[in-house]
Amino acid sequence: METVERLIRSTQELLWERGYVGTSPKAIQAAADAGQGSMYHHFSGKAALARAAIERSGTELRAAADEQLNTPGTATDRITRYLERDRDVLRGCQVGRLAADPEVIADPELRAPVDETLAWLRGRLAEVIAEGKDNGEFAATVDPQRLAATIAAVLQGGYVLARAAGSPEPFEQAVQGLLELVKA
Amino acid sequence: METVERLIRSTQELLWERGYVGTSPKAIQAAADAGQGSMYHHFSGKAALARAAIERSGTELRAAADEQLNTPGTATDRITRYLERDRDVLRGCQVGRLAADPEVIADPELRAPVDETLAWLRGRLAEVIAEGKDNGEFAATVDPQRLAATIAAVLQGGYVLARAAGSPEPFEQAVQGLLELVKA
DNA sequence: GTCTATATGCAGATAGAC
DNA sequence: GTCTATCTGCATATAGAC
Repeated sequence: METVERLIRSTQELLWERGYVGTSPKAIQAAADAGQGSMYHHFSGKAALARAAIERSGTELRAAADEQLNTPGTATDRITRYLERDRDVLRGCQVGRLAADPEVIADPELRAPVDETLAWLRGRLAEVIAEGKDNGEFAATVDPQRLAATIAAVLQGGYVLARAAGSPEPFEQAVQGLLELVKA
Repeated sequence: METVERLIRSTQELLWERGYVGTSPKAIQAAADAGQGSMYHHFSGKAALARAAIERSGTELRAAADEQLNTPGTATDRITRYLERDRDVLRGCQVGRLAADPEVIADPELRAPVDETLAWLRGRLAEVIAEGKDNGEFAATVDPQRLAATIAAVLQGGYVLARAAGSPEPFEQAVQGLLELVKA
């Protein structure tokens, strides 16, 4: 694999695990098996490399969500598939995780790809919900935007509860609790 | 205020904003207006001080939740009051925030108070939901543990979405979306 | 493109004086 | 209890050789 690619992927991994504040250029270089000079040749610094890595993670998140949301079946089926898909729960969400990082939130260049990715997710879920409403799956009173935010929040919050507990169980409970409400 | 107290409160603030990885002893000392020697006289190091600060934050979270959950009214009323209470949404949850920190999660001494606090919250919500079931407010099929996890996840995830968006709006949408489901 | 040298300051303490 | 001195190593680069 090429150096730039190794740098981006290593940065993605480190940001996922340790956040921006907890990730050093030195750690990135070691993980990517790249020298100091090499890293600074390809990127102006830690922030520029992080930006590239976060954008990549956003692209990956969208593709992964579409894998379940763009399937045949009712809206409820597709949302259920999305919620119940295999996840490494204790790792959390590689994009949502960055919302906890003060330097990501403070830097518009770093926050933008996080914002855009999660906004896209809510929008995509809202589209699926709206389709379900059109088919009479959901009550006419259901607000797609709100329900989409609730679904995305259950996932992001489920990760928080699971990591705190050291077990995927609270994540799974939260998802099943949501599905019981949605299907009731 | 006494030195120990200032150290604990300053550490709470810094952990809330920057996490454990992003908080240095030096920053704590500056915020607490305490010297190096003073801090190391009262605490064996950063981890011990963080432990005390996280326990304090856990106590505060419980008290704040009970303020709404231990009120008169139906279970739904009390949960609604809890969900809708005034929050500094963009700051997030001082306890849940730590679930993102790799060193908190890796150290049993630091993870324990985070785990216990969020487990307590889920348990307390489950009690309220069980009371609501007994009064016929919720369907007999509702599982209190699961619904409690869903509610806690919506809050924690709502913070994530709001911080990413730079606006409280997704948090509020997620909460209202949940309440619409619960009250339907 | 990649490497090594160099630089300032912070991280996270320990030691001993006052 | 608090202060200052001291220590090792990392953070985050920049400069210039190869």
